[in-house]
Amino acid sequence: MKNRIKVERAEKNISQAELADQIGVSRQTINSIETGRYVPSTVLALKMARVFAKRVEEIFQLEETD
Amino acid sequence: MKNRIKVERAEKNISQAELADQIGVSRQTINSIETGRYVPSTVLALKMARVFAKRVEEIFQLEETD
DNA sequence: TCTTTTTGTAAAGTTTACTTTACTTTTGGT
DNA sequence: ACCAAAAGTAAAGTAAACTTTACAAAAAGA
Repeated sequence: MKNRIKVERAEKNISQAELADQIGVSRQTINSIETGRYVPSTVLALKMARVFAKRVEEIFQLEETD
Repeated sequence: MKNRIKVERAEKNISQAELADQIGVSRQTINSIETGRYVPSTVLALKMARVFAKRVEEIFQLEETD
């Protein structure tokens, strides 16, 4: 699964730590998701979408391998 | 987190087993998600959205407690 | 009513998400 | 060049997702 978290953060100009804070997870969790080290739960995906005011599908996209 | 999987299945007239098959998980996984026993991964949420041709947010909704 | 399909659950096991702590590297500002 | 903030990553532990097997209850169809 691909994600556009880095881009969305850049547009909003917030750090991984700030995003983590707004969503209620650790900074490492954000980093790990952003760098594709693991797949977040749907609750996290919905919270991110809410923070960025975008649809989940705009932030996370399936790949062939999924 | 709430979900409308049961309703979407009803509209498409497919069983839990058929949905599980289309998404590539076990029937118990679908049942457990549908009955709120656990939160699916974002990959699963995206696949369900694809099967139902709806947005993730139309199928899964955050609650206060999330 | 009888039979089949569907749904609900449970237990045990494996994998993966997520946490905390901690350290290194990179980036940006002055 | 120096300093501070941000990002990357790793290790160890806990929690939760997901699997398989299995069985019971409910719903649906004949």
